[in-house]
Amino acid sequence: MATSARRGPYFCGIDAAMDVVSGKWKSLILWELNNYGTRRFAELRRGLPGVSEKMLIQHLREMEEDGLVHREVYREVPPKVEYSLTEDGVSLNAALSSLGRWGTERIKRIGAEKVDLSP
Amino acid sequence: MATSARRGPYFCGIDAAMDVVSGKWKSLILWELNNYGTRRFAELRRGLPGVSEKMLIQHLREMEEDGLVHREVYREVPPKVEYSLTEDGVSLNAALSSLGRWGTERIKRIGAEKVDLSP
DNA sequence: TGACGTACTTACCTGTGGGTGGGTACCCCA
DNA sequence: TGGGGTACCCACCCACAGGTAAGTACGTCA
Repeated sequence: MATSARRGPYFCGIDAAMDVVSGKWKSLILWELNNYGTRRFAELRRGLPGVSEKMLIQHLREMEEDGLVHREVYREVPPKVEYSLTEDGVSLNAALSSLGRWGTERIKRIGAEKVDLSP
Repeated sequence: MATSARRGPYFCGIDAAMDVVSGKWKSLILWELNNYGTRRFAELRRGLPGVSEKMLIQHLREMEEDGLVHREVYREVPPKVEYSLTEDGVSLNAALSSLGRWGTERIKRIGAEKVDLSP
């Protein structure tokens, strides 16, 4: 596989969690799926400005393998695929919320720019 | 600088937090410093089996720049440098705890190996 | 006298995360 | 009739994260 060799031996829980979340867009995908409940591929692509199709697919595949997202394929033409969070995905998102709050505080502290994400 | 161009525009809080934590050993350093309160360079190196000196220094420097760790240099020979967490570092660690719990659960679920970390 | 420890620095090298861009099979709409 | 949309796959490429190894200035211990 060209993707990741992960799931290696971990030092601690944070290590294991980071392994699953690390990836430029993974936390954003998590957030997006948590917000909308279920999203089609193209909706995700449009919701994550700047993401390349390749990376979006690769990340979604890895997150599916990791049991975080569910992939529902409708055998239609044109193709239709719906992504949603699994139970583990939802709980991971919940576990990330405190980190998100810390980050938001940090953005205020250092006065960093924020990307505009309006649907 | 050969290090990082980070602090870029962020999509959300998680993005900003991940920016600061991403790095193979950073969460471990955080955990180690939180556990021991204050540690010398060589103590950290020994506490993180497998870390290279270069990466440990680079990570510590970045975390210092990011205001997470404090670096206290004692003008002695042989040299003595003590690292500890700042207020922000402590709060980041607290924000990571729920993620750590999720990861520990995940390790149990998938039955991953854990590295033995005994002092 | 020399091996070891302290806290680094510097140079060099490699693996891979991620980007670009093209192709596909099919359908709808103008 | 052809341009656009769907959800991908594939080949190629590059920057950079991270590893390896050597060197440094000084002190202690055997």
